[in-house]
Amino acid sequence: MTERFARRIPEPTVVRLPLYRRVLVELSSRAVTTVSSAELAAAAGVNAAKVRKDLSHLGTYGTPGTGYDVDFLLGQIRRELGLDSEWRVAIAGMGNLGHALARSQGFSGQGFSVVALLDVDPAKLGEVVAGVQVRHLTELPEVAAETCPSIGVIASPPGAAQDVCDRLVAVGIGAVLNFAPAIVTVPPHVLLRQVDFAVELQVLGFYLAHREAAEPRADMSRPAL
Amino acid sequence: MTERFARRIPEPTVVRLPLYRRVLVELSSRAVTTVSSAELAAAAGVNAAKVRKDLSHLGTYGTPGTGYDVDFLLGQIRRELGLDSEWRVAIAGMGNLGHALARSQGFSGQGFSVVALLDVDPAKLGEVVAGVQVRHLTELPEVAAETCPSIGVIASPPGAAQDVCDRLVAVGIGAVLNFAPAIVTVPPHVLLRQVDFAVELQVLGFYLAHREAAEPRADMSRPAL
DNA sequence: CATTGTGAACGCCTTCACAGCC
DNA sequence: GGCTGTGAAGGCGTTCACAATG
Repeated sequence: MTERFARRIPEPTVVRLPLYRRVLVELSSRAVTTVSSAELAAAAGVNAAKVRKDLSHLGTYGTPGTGYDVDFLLGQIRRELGLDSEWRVAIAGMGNLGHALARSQGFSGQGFSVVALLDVDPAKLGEVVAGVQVRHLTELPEVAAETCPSIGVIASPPGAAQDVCDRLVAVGIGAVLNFAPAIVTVPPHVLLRQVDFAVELQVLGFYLAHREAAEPRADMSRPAL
Repeated sequence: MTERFARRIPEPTVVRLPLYRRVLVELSSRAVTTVSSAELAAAAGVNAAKVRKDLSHLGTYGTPGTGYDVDFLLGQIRRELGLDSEWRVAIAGMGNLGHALARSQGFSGQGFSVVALLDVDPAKLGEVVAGVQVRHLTELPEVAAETCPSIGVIASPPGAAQDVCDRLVAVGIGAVLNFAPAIVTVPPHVLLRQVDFAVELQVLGFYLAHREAAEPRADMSRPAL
């Protein structure tokens, strides 16, 4: 029980915390005060043992015989996820995906705020989306100096992804979320996460093609979610 | 070596196959005829041992001392992913995200084709995106009868996600890809995969908040991708 | 008495390391 | 000599099952 070092939380657990958080927000809004691991598990689509083990990584917040206090647990998860501070997000690439992300409620509020939008298409420059004006990608140094984003989102065409990524890294971004169907690389100190629609579709294609051969479990959500 | 039963391929391997495929397509277009596991690994952002183990699940396709034949391997992966047949995709929800998906090259060609677009907004009905007309969600039974989609994509607001999902399942869809930030459930015989932007962002927030405490590896791509 | 927290068992993927082959 | 394929070892998350607890 050496708690001297910050307890490491397994990545699969980290990925499930936002799910629990969403369920708890919903419960809280319905004025539910208590949840058991079984209820939380059902709502989040996982099993109860996993919920308990996951939450035990955060601390001892449950009450035997009763369950977890919804609001208290919500606060702990929010704190653990670093959602007390507001992370500033810059989105590069304002095609349909960029627009969708900029307007997504997950990107504004809830601990995140979109502070910069970039593109290279003259037709899009100046447009205001979600209260933020689209600026030219080459102006990124100035835009970054003004808005200090800590997370950069790549929503550009695949061919431009690495260039966009390099520019984001150059202005000191700490984390990159890449939606372009291309593998981008970052220096070791920069966090990177990739989301690839085409991959998801191909994974479904694989299991569809093989489904009668050897029935996989129906729910194979989140290899990374 | 009982090969009587279709060799099961681990899900993490299935998720990486589309990555290898993308690299091979690129190599093939540059007329490269051979790759070693080390080269493929570098381009896909994984390590060489993993590449070899992954590919060994498909068969014995490499040549010691030389590597893998690019075009042959590409064909094998394509076949394994079920991309010989064209999977028909229906997209429900034609907001910015739906548009982005409909136009995405990953959703047209490459073994997939968008055959149906659904929405409930009168302003969007009739619009043609990527050569397909947007129809009302309530017409799904007729649309499905005409186009026989086997994959349904949910790009609707979260509140409508389960209803949309139920409608897709009701018309016999075999797999669902959910982009709405909501947990949807499907019958056991239907495949389900979830992609959640908000979760990805929150995971980055977690590691940003903890990064100096206990440096995680920089590349934490694809928990589920 | 319902429910948590957690050691222990389990299963599975990853990584290693090297024999075998071109 | 270079590189693949793969048993074996290792690491890690999941699941089990139950003692502890309000």
